[in-house]
Amino acid sequence: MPRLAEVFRSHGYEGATLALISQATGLGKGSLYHFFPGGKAQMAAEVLAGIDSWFEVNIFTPLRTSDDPARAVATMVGAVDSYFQSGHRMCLVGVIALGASRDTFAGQVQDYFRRWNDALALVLRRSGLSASVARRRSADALVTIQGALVLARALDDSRVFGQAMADMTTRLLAKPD
Amino acid sequence: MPRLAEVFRSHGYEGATLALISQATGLGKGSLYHFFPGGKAQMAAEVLAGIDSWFEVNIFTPLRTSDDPARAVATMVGAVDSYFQSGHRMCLVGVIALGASRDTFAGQVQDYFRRWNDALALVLRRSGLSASVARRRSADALVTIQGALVLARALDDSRVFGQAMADMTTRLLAKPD
DNA sequence: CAGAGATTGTACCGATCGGTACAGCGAGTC
DNA sequence: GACTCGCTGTACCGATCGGTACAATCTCTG
Repeated sequence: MPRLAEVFRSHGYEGATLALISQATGLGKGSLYHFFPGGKAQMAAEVLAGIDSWFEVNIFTPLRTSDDPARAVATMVGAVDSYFQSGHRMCLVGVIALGASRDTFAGQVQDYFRRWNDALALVLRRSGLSASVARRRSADALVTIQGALVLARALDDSRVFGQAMADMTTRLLAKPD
Repeated sequence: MPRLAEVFRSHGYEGATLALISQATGLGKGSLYHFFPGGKAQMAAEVLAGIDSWFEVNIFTPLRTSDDPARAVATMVGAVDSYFQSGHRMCLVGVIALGASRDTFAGQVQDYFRRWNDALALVLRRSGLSASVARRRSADALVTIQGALVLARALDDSRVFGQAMADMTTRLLAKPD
């Protein structure tokens, strides 16, 4: 499964051919279609679901249940930085959102970002921010993460990612303006 | 050419099949390969070059030659908003940066963002910012634009893009911290 | 050890991929 | 009207696409 995810991550949905998948996982087509009768679409859907549940456990839930906003944000940033390997690893959800396969997985993609956004806004509200400011800042954080991944990869410079994460943290924790 | 660009934009490099290109442009394969003997790669390269020169004329040069930073930033934001149709249109350069075809066009992609970054940092320095702050803010702006495009598309909500552009403008023009 | 069910490799399917070859077409030139 | 030459449609190429069929093989239970 992790191998499968990595293929989609680095080749996109249309670029991830069954030959590549077969090679990366070490499984023949027979096995692949035994476990995923729905073919490529099902593989991608399950990978997305796996990512979703990783984020649910490691990011969303900690945000929702935290009683210390500053600490919660710091934890999130740490988890994000390690998950995306400081900008070297792509966000599959973002990659799919940009591709032609977006429509097929629109629901899952939307759900993922929406839940992240809600969880982050919740913890920001708890820090004393108004609902509108909290939502604005949480959306800004997601924008920054996705943009930092794009730009770091485009410029082939992971310092861009690190700097963006630092700036984002400052902005998230700034006192209400 | 604009039709060609739109095919790559909405399907990505690998997703843009010759059949789609032929249909979108109304040209048969014969004509396509007459104008682009290098095939798909040449088409994409020329589309990228076209985008690059559009940004050079409409964004980069105005930034470099402006003597009023606030006005220059406002003009850039306006041009960006109209070019990306308030978040409904994708950034082909970003799309390619994320795809498997990244390596093929790495030079062009890198050049595009680097020149944008340099031009924006220049105008920020002119507004009185130190070199390091100017570069940090300009990179932040590019991150925000790319991220806003990703998130707006993922959430299918162009308000995300508008809000991000507004926040970004404020940040770019804020007094030195 | 026998039998059942899960798992696998391999051959194969029609469709489509990017790309080539080439015969024709029309608009100019002499 | 013959000739060229830039352009176009079409037929075709081998390779690969996602997917199927199925026999062979494992593995586990009794």
